Amino acid sequence: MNKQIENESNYSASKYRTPDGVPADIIIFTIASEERAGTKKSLPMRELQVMLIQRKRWPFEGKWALPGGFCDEFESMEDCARRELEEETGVRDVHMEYCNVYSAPGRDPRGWMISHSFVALVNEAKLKDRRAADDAADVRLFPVSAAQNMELAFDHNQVLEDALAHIRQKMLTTTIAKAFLPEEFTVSELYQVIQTVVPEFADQNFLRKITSTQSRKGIIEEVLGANGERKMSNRYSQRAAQLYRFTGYKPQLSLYS
Amino acid sequence: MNKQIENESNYSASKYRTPDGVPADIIIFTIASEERAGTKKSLPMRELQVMLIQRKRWPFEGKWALPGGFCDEFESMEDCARRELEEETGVRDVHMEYCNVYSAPGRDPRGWMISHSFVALVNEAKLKDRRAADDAADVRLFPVSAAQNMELAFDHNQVLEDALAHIRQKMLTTTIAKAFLPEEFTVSELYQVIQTVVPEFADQNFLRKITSTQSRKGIIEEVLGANGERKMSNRYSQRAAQLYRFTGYKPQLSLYS
DNA sequence: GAAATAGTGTCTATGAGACAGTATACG
DNA sequence: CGTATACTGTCTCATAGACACTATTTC
Repeated sequence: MNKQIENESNYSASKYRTPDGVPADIIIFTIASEERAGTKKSLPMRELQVMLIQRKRWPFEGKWALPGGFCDEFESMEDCARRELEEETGVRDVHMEYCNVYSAPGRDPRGWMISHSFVALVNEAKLKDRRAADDAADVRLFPVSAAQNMELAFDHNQVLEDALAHIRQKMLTTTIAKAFLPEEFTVSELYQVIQTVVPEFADQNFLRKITSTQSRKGIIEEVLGANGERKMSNRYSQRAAQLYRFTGYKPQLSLYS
Repeated sequence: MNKQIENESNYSASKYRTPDGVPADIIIFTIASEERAGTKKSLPMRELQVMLIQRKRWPFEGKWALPGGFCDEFESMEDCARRELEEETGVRDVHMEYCNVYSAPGRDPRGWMISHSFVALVNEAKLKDRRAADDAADVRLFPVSAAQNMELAFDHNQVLEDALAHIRQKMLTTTIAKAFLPEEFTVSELYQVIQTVVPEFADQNFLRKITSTQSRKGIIEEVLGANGERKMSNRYSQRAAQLYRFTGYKPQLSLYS
């Protein structure tokens, strides 16, 4: 295709070598929970998983890769990523954020490709229907630890590492845990989600700190029932636990104060 | 130019409409300090400034814009940004970080352009020589507050706002203040730098906190002279102040613990 | 001695960290 | 009655936040 750009001067972008494509790649994370065998009421095992697709074409035919696709002229990179995300998972209204750009020369054998990575955090509940519908062999969720040890297409191993570092940092400094939780959740669930993403995270007094310390009070709030009584859940425990929800309040972290 | 990509299949990127360019735009911040008139030894006035260039060509001829330029096939976006940065300012080895991508359709009248913004933090000392050399009328530092009120080319007002938000956040959560400071600095200088970037920042006990609280101890350290005595400076004060340097240690901030 | 910056003393309320103890309900 | 989760009590030490106070040097 020969590009002609009409404009008011003699400028023409077609004088220059231009990129062969600007793809978006999406790192779709979800947390899979599995009931522990034996006990009924107990906290589930949780595992961070990432969605990969198996390539059917050159290049990297047969290899697993992050889902993605090319941006077209009439959409933004973000639109493109959301479109791809919906095609791959069937879900909308999902937490997605821009992560990084990959532009090293030679990173894509098809030509000069500037790839943009987006991280999507999808609640497993939203993914369930879809998973049943087409359990295609070429689209699968892998435990992140497994994906890290696979040889992925392109520079996708690096993209995955960067994305992981990105969400680990965000998990601790923002309230993105919300994306992996139901609207109403218990403190243990929140704790588990954080630990699933950031395994090093540990805090004996977590419950007390998140609910009772002044500086953090306001991040989550107790859910109340119709009559003003506190709403509880005993999904995971004999003793019912208080349900909480995020408030939207986000304290500003600082090194210096 | 008609693109032909040789490869082992019948894939050809040239079948698709491709972008007309992938520019990098650089938001070059510096902190200008000015001695206060009258008093000799006193803390200078500091002001956050941003570098703009005046466009000579369509589009937006005559308007001020962020410096930037097109990426070529044999460099990464980061390389491109560093190249442009050096062309514009003559400096290397500067703190620069990737900020965001701008891809809204129609954002550039020349065609389909996916722009990548980089934030550079340049110490005014490094900029001084250059500024004297060519004080070109079409490249200037503006106070950020002035730039915000100008009508910049393209979507550069938005790019600037995003970059500002980016460095404000980073200023409080990382040690990028380092980029605006000499190797050895006083606590007051550090405090001033933070305040210049984040005007809301205020902390009566700053000195004590940064030097004496366990959780933060290790971010900066006292500079010692040859004989192990503490190195002081009285550049800004009658009473000499302890000099500090950054250690490289970066505590991990967390909402939850 | 006034001015300007640097730094310390001290008090109170809050929070971190650790560990033991109690509460609830199911099987 | 054991077990798994959900909390609460309590102790110690560190920190935040506020405000007054002292220290050093120059003009």
